[in-house]
Amino acid sequence: MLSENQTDLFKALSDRNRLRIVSMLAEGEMCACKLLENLSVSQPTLSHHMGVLMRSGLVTGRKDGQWMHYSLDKSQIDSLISDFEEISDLISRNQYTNSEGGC
Amino acid sequence: MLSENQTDLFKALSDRNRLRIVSMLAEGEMCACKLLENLSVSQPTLSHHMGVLMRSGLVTGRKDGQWMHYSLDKSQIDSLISDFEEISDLISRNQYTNSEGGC
DNA sequence: TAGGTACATTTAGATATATCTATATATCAG
DNA sequence: CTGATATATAGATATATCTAAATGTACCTA
Repeated sequence: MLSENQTDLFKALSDRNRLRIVSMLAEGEMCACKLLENLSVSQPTLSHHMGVLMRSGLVTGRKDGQWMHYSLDKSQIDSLISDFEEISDLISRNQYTNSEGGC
Repeated sequence: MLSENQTDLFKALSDRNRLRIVSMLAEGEMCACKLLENLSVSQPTLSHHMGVLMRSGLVTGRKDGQWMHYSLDKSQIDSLISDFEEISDLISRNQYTNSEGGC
């Protein structure tokens, strides 16, 4: 089930540029310079966004010399899927327990 | 795949109180007054949050006399699950296509 | 060591968001 | 119609967020 300490994860996903970054990283590990090429933001802005994504746990970074390589953490994605599946199942089970006629 | 116009959906989920609301609504339809009982916010604040959740498409509202009944839209949840599953599959497929040794 | 490249951090400004109080609207009960 | 209740809207304020310019840091090459 979703818990309140997952807000950072959703905050990380609630930005246009970060969603594009996640989509790019889904294709495989990518260095900051490549990401920067495909976004219309400055380098410090990208660095800020990568910080948000890493602190959320969704993305991990690997330093290789002067380059930073980023990739998605699959376990985080899978954990999200489980949480939403649980909610979906709950909805199915409770969809007729509405509160007709008063409160 | 995740697209940029889903930021509103994740924004809706990136608040502590709204996550609690979603968890409550997973148990079934619930009126604003019940939600209010289980949150430590004022009534106008709840109304604001429900507006955010409804505009995101995650929650639908049904007016019944003077009461508003809210429920989760299962199709939105299931759509989210599909999107994340697609990403998870992409990660599995691309997990060894890292960019070792330079950029 | 010196200069260049890749990335992070700091700082500041603009915009967005969460929250409250006060008020408005709608519905119900009598 | 009147008063009470449930919810929404408006306005104000404090906090958070996005962004870029300037600067700092680490690493590479010569």
